[in-house]
Amino acid sequence: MIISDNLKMYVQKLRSSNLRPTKQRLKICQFLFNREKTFHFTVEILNKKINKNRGTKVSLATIYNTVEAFTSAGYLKEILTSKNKSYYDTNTKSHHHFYDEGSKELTDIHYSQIKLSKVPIPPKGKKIKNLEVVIRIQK
Amino acid sequence: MIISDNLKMYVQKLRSSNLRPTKQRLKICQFLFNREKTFHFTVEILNKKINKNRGTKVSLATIYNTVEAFTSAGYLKEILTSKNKSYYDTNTKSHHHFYDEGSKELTDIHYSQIKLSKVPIPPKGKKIKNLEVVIRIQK
DNA sequence: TTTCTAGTTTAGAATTATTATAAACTATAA
DNA sequence: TTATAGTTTATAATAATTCTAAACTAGAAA
Repeated sequence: MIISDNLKMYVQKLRSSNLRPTKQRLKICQFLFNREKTFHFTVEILNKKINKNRGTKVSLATIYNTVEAFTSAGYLKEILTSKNKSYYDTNTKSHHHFYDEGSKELTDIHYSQIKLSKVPIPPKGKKIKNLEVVIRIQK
Repeated sequence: MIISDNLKMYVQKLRSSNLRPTKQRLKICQFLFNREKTFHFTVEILNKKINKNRGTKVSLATIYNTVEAFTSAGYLKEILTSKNKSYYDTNTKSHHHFYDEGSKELTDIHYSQIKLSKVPIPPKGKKIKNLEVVIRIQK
């Protein structure tokens, strides 16, 4: 069940992403944003989890569209990887990742855990939008 | 024409990647390593450039296999992106990138241009293999 | 409330990148 | 020179994503 306060929040997120609140999109919101902690996911995972149990079914196309809209609205962040699959993060704050080459898992690194003492000047006419560090780890 | 000194270097790279030197692989080497400057590429680009003009034709499968072997041997580096396509770099030294969100182009940042004053401790039992910074830029 | 329309959902087709397959070919050691 | 393990290739298979167009619906206007 969607509790009323969250519903408002979901509708606000959808509207500001230029999406009408529909039951499919609200179900996606519920799965993505009704949480204590942020998490990482792929569209494949989202599709499985959302359509696993009874209730509104949501098509793959709708999941792709909604995730894409949330990403460009800034409610989701795409994660940089070397895999041919898109990874997303519900943590949109500036932060970094460990990437385990063995298990292929991503773990968050809090922003404060990394400090840069020197950053290059961007090319002329360009501004820095964001800076991400990926630390590849292995056994 | 492959000049003799480079040929030796290519054969060495191939052998140490567990690949026999064949004319197809040598043609790939020539394109990748017969250069002043390092560069970024995708398999698609490699395929086009290599098969554009006369001479030995190389199949897509061979290109994929060779690039994969060079990558695990450490002669090429896979680049982290948010695209569903693999990007490679002939610069295998530790370095960083600007990623232009407009033009979707990658530019190298020399290692010395970024300095970290604080780096997190990796999870237990894991070692840091490498650390990459991607700076997203826009107009 | 009803109606209208622009926006939405969906199944399935199309596209794109990559990996697998298996038959014909070749480097190279003996 | 020959045998064979490795290689190449066209093509098929797979996987992720995007496209399409017909059926459906939110919500503004009457």
